[in-house]
Amino acid sequence: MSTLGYALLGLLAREPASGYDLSRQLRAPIGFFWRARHSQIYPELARLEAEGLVTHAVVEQQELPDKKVYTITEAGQATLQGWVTDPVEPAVVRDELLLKTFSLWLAEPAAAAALFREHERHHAEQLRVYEALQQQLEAKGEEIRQPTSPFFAAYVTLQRGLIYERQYLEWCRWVAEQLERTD
Amino acid sequence: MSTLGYALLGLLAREPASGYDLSRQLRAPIGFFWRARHSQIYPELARLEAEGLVTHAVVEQQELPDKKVYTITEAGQATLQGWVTDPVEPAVVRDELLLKTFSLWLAEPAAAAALFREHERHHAEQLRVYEALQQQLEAKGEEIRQPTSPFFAAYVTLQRGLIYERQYLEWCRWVAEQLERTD
DNA sequence: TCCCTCATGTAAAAGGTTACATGATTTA
DNA sequence: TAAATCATGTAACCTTTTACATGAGGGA
Repeated sequence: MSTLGYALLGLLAREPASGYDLSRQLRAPIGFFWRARHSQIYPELARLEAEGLVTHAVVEQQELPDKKVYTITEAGQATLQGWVTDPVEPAVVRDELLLKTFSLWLAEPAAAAALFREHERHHAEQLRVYEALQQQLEAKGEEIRQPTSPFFAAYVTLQRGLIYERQYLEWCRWVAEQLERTD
Repeated sequence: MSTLGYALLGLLAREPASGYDLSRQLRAPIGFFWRARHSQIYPELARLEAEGLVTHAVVEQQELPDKKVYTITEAGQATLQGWVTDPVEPAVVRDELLLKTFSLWLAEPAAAAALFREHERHHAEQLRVYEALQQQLEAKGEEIRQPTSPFFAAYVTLQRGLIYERQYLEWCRWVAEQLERTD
């Protein structure tokens, strides 16, 4: 099973969805930690179904195209559960901005500062999105503290996103300030 | 030009190196933000040479195999310089632990806590490596504050690594604590 | 004796992105 | 009229990983 397969099972364990729904979720906000295009999702759903981990039902809609709504099976739930606590290697970071940063000494400081200000803005935007999500989740009350609640899992994951964006933003600002100091 | 090509140019702009040297550097500590295996590096070096961005000289060694030492050309330096301040999309995070975290509600809390304690240990280790590197860099003195010094670029990049590891470590500890609280 | 380091490559497979393909409805 | 959303697929291409291939020298 591919990691993408588990990503899809993880979404379907929360609620049934079409390939289209899943592709939107794998853009944002779940896209924060795993992304996939529809061209990858549709064949993967077919594979999951062939293995008996999901099933689908065609739902006819008026004035909109028909859709295939996928549901996780018991076998799918069991497979997902087994995977969750299985050891994983820490994620490999693959960050082109950091690669550029490493060669920053070759650049014109003013042009480089602009690059970091741009990224600072991006992370500020992303942070606002996550903060809005946090407010929504906190309205759920005590559920976000219950380890067996899907809201707990979402809340804990979101905290990582918040920390990541805040720290990345601050780092960008700090680098830009260093480059703008023309003393 | 591929991103890997720029990664190699970025290393060769600092000092000439063989494919083998580059492959070690792209494991650690540069591997923090970009990784590559030797099977990817050797063909890429050939491509860079075909484009005139690097050249190589065969260095014979006693009691060790011969090696090809690559040097960046003026054209290579110019290409790299142009790329550094060129806009980039923020990195896409692809973190399997976060994917598991999102499905944490299906897991047994004790088993899940063990997973996070494991990652906490890993990030603590990584942090120690970066802190040692920081000490080495800080010994360079004022150079790490000069935007045109390669040590400045290394220092700034390292700061991001330090922040990343510290925050990831703290988040893992926080998640583990939540899961261990059996009230 | 077996594994690790040094050293350079190629080939096959898997994972991921971009482009091709179609078509209705709604919004600007 | 043009673009966006909904909806599902395939094909070509690029990137990355894993495996194959070879061989000397040093250390456990």
